Amino acid sequence: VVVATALVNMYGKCGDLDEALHIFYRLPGKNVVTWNTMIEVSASQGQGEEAFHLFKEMCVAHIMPNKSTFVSLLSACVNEENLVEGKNFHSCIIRSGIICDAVLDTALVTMYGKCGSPRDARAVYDAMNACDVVAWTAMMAAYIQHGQGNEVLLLVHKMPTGVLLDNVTFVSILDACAAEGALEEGRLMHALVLDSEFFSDVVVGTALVNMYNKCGKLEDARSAFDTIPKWD
RNA sequence: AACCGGGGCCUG
Repeated sequence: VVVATALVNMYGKCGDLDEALHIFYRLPGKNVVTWNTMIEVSASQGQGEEAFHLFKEMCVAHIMPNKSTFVSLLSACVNEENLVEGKNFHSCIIRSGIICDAVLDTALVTMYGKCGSPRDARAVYDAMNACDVVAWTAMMAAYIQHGQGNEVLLLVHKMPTGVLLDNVTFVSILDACAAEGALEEGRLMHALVLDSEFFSDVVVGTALVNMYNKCGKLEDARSAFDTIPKWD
């Protein structure tokens, strides 16, 4: 079963879903990891409906889904922009008694954000026990997608304590600052960038240049541009 | 021992 599951994963990730399904359906004794793998590769290949269908079959087979199962299903909801299924899986999670961790909660935040319900995303986010940089970034991304730049800037001042910002977070916030013309928060981020290991990151640097340009600070944009070494 | 979460530009 372990080897067959690895095969399903390999064929699925390589884009041959038919071969993955062929092995999957002929395999006796499938366990929860086997089902998760098939669901995940279906979702990652853009076959969300297949993933939803597999989940129903999984339930019929009395295999109990776990956190990984739902993370994959939620990403399928994101691809399909299917809020109805997303809410359905959310209630499945609650009913199943699974204790959410940061990974699952972040998948929920992302799903609600991408499926058009930043309000629900925020409710999940606020209820999180262990909020980390990734969840925080996902929450801001939800607001950014819906043009709620003000909410992003409010969140910037409520960053989780004791965490280091990463390059993904810097770019997200700087883009929001650019869209909002929020020079104050932009300069704050610039200071944090200079203190971080990303001070010479080309992607972060691009976001800084863009932010200063959108804020009308062309000289600052130019000096940020000139600060980045090995510009290509 | 096999499966799982966030961003800009480009490929679009």
